Order: sequence, then structure tokens, then C-alpha cells
Amino acid sequence: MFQLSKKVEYGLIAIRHMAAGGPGQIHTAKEIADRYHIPYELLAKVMQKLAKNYILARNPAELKVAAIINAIEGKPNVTIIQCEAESPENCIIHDTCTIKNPLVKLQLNINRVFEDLSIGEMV
Amino acid sequence: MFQLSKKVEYGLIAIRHMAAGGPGQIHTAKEIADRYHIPYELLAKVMQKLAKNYILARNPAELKVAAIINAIEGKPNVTIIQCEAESPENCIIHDTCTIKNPLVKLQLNINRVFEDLSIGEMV
DNA sequence: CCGAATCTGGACTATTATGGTCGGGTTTAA
DNA sequence: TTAAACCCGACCATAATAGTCCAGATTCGG
Ligand code: FES
Ligand code: FES
Repeated sequence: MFQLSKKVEYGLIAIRHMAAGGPGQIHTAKEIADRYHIPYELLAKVMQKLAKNYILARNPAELKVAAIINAIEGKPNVTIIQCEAESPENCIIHDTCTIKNPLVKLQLNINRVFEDLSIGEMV
Repeated sequence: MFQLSKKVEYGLIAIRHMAAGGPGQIHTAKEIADRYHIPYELLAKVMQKLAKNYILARNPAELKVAAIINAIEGKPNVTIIQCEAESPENCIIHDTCTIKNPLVKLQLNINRVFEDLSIGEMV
């Protein structure tokens, strides 16, 4: 619960590696996979996703962790509580529910934490 | 990724229910399970854990969400990044790693978010 | 231009974590 | 005193994650 997935972790390592190398440097997925003992195929996929979302095109130092997570996981990552999202008809207090709103606010706070950290702070 | 587990969700619903009922009220796990269409056996286990950690003995209004999560999930919920915790010997930059520390700080920020929300704010 | 290395991307397997169930023995309260 | 509720370990089903395999396309150094 509340751990970064391996994919995100690998993505962070790769991007940080590229950021540390300075601009203009060329890095192959193979090279990074070897250096950090990451399964190549998996890292390759991660980097494909990052590339498709134009993450790799940006200045790494300014990249936010949140953007990387979203690119890799694919979803806007919104619903911290499932009762609301999935089957509101099951919940007898759904209409008067006082759990949802505080948790949505909590969710926003968490999102902000990820928005606040940039790769630049890791190099 | 970054969703509360069902167990925690059920725990929150149950505790909020008890908080809303006012002090002195008696609530059985069965009753709560029926009212919210939660599988009884599962809710029962959750409440057992809460009871063992003396969560149910405290004033619900002052309970922090963090305490509930810890009681149910059992772990202090510390390592947001796995590279460090699991196999540091695999990572060639482990000694000079600049990823760990920022993410630990991020972890602390997330913990704080859960520490900041109390059941009282949900009733 | 050629060959080797690398990338692409789908299909597939393995491993875990999660959510849920069953059942037998124990307590509790009408 | 007996039904209902609780305790708790074992168990099963499903889904999410992590990792693998491979065949075709691309890129790049020479
Ligand atoms: S909608 Fe069901 S607990 Fe909030
Ligand atoms: S210890 Fe490996 S990336 Fe930080």
C-alpha cells in the first residue's frame, strides 16, 4: 500500500540518469538497464510510454514526479476511495456520505505532494 | 496505485458509523456489515485488528486516518521506493543515490496528509 | 550500403497482493 | 440455555504487478 510501482521506480532512475548526464548526451535503454540491473524489456516499455507522452522531450530538471507517474500508469489517479467510484448504489449512506469529501480533499493533497517534487531536486 | 484498500475503506466506514452514533451506543459488526453491504467476515477481521490496536477504545472523533491505516495494514508504511529497501547491492549508484532522499521526504509529506485528517472531520 | 545492435509492441507467464469465503470452537446477552 | 454474534486460522478466486519471449522494424557505425 502506497508504494511506487517498479515501473515508476525504473522510470525515475532512468530519467534521473539522463538528467545527470547533461543535455546532448545520448543514452540507450540498454545501457541504463545494464548499469542499474533493471530488466531491459521492462525498462524499454516504460521509456516507450515516457517518450509517447513527450516526457523525454522536456527539460528533465523541471519534470515533476507527478507527470512521470501519470505517463507510466496512464490514469489520472483520482479515486482514493472506491465506495463512491464503483457501486454507490450499495452504500446506504451514499447520498449523505461524509466520508467521500474529506477523502477527496486528502487525495488532492497527495497529488500536490507529487506535483511538488521535480527531477531537478534529485540530481 | 494509491488507492485505499477495501479493508481500510471498510474500517473507515465502520468507525465513522460508530462516531456518528454518539458515545455509549453499541454497534455489532453484523449490523454494520448489513447496513453498508460489506462482507461480514471481512469487516469482522478488520474490526478485530482495530480492537487489538486499541483503536476502538479511543474517542473516534479524534482518531487520525493514519492510525487506522497502520492498525489495519500492520506496517509502518515507510518505504515508498523499493530500490533502497530490497536490494541495494543491485544498484550501482546506491551509495551516491540522489533519488532515495527526496522520495523519503515525499513519503513523510504523504504520511503527514494522513496524520492530518481525523474521523471527527467526517461526521 | 551492410550488419549488428537496439528498439517496438504484442502475447505470454509468474508472482504477489487483495478480496472474499468457510467452518469449527467460544463468548455474550436475552 | 440457546440463538446470535464473535474469534481466528485456513482456504480459494481474482486481479494487479513484474518479468519474459520473440518477431519484425529501425537505427547507427563503419
Ligand atoms: S458513499 Fe459509501 S461510505 Fe461514502
Ligand atoms: S538506491 Fe538505487 S536508485 Fe537510489
